[in-house]
Amino acid sequence: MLKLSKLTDYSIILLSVLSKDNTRCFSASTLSTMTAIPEPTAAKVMKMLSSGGLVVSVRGAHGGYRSIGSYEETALSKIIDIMEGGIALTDCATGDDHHCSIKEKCPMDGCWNTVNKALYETLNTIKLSSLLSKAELRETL
Amino acid sequence: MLKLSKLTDYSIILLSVLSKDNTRCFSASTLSTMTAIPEPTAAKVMKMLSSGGLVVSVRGAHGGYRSIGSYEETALSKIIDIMEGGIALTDCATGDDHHCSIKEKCPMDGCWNTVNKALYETLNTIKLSSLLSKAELRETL
DNA sequence: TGAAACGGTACAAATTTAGTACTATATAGT
DNA sequence: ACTATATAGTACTAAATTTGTACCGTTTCA
Repeated sequence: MLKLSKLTDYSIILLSVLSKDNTRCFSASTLSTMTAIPEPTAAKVMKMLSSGGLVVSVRGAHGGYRSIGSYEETALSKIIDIMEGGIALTDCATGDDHHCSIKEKCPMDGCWNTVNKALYETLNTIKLSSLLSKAELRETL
Repeated sequence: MLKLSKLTDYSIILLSVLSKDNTRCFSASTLSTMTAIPEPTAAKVMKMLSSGGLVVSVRGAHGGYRSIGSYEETALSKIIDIMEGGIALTDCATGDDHHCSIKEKCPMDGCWNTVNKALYETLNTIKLSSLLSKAELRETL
């Protein structure tokens, strides 16, 4: 179906919450309550976003996650990288196709990379901020 | 990982075989031998391509599958449609999100459609023939 | 020092995808 | 007409992936 994982979807929702107040620290459980995403799952997503550098984490009591500020420069491809480990339309495109059963006869060897690149560039032109702003718009309806 | 299903990958490989001789009819078992794709799977893929109109099927003895001719006008998005049922980055984007657990609070409602469209358009600009020609190039190496 | 909160890892459940099997129907050639 | 070949359709099984959960360790504030 060429779709994103749910976790990626969640990540955008969670980021949109953080974006409402760039200075505030939201704990995982708070975020869970606000978004209706189950707590352990929300925590998992935030961990990933944190290690990807899209949010700041604050440990200890009164800690949580904070927006890094603006997402004007953050492309959608960045999120795909963090949450899904990048784009690779076919297994071969990842480079670790050593176990591909039809490797010897496969006529496609490497051809998908062009497509990969094209999709990547498309996702590069879309900034996270534009998705988030739409999200906020909706909420005021 | 934002990747295609293997069946989609196979479909391109199989089409590249058909493209070598537009007039010849290839049976599923022949295609299986030529590509090293297991026969039942190859048959499945060809059925899908056939019902999608990307190949002509000939039933009965000496039957098989034949290329429809040129794929200059066939966009990659067409194959995605046939093999994966389209692009829908999130469940919500499909329209059948009636069972989405966080529907009430989801701030994203519909926002992914923009991204869907952008990716679709990218895939529209890439023609199947360009992938196939690269495939043939490889084989002569 | 204790409660709150993140970090990492590992595990269990659910879903999706891939692969197979079987029956029915159609066609070519004898 | 009969038989062999080959697709069409459907249903089912198995494998892989994704989701969701749990646990333990570390950090920090009060």
